[in-house]
Amino acid sequence: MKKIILIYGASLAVLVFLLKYLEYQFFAKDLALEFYLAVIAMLFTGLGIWAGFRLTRPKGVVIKMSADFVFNERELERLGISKREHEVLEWMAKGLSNQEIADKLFVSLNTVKTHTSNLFLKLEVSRRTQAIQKAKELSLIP
Amino acid sequence: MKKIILIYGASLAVLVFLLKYLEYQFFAKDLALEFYLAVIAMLFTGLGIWAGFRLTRPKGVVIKMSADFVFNERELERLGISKREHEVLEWMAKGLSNQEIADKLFVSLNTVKTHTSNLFLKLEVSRRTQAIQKAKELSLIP
DNA sequence: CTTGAAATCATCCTTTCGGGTGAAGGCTTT
DNA sequence: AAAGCCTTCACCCGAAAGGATGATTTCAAG
Repeated sequence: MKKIILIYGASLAVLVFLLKYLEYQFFAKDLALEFYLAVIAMLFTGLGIWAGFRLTRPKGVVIKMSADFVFNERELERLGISKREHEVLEWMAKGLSNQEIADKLFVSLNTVKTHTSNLFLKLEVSRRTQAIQKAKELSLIP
Repeated sequence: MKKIILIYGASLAVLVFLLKYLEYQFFAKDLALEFYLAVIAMLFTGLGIWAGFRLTRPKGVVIKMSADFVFNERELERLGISKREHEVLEWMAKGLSNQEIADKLFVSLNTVKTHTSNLFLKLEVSRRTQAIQKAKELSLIP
């Protein structure tokens, strides 16, 4: 923010200087008024465009609550992912550990590990973070 | 786009008309040159701001391929996440292991581990999958 | 009834993660 | 100069994850 103010201040200073110089030229060398005006107009138009550019840049806080998720059943079938595996995948994507998923689904840790292993094979990945990524790309999960 | 051009053209026409009127007043009523200049400057600054606004906010007609992700710098600052940590976060979200990230950034595995640990503290999570999730919610990463 | 897929659980072993702690060098601010 | 943050790296330890393999049960389809 400080930077912007500095740049703006500097620009203004330069502009004022230019204007004064042009004003001098105007009276000294009898330049056409139109030329003088054109230069001023262009300069301030440029300044305005720049200012508008800065002003319209939101710089943050855009929260999107898109709920437009269409479940891709074809991909599921194509990859041969079973219902249970898909369930595990969903919990995995929510950041749960294998143990926590096991507790959620009332099965043993080993079972979840088996499911995750199979998932990794079917999704052709080797880590859960990659699995989540790929699953989202394929619209297997929201 | 045609609309914008039309409006811009119309505005220019009006401005020119105004200028000519002012020019007449200038010579006829002996207004101060400074006043004349100030009016011109303000007008064109306003025009520029409007143009900049239009240019940066196409509002529709532009085909945007990339996802509408607006980087949330405020959250980053609020959470006190450094540039390097954010960088690690990005690679983490792409499914890379700590070792792979270390290779990408040309630092040691230990360094990456330090960054991830700090990230987990700052994001108030305990697993990388959760960190990725939270970072996405906060628009820290696409 | 047999076959096969799905779901369940297990064991063994290796790699990766996560947590804790410490520390050195660089850069900025006070 | 001193304080503070960032970045870098190190070591240790336990927990979690991943890979390989095998086994049992259930259930639907051939």
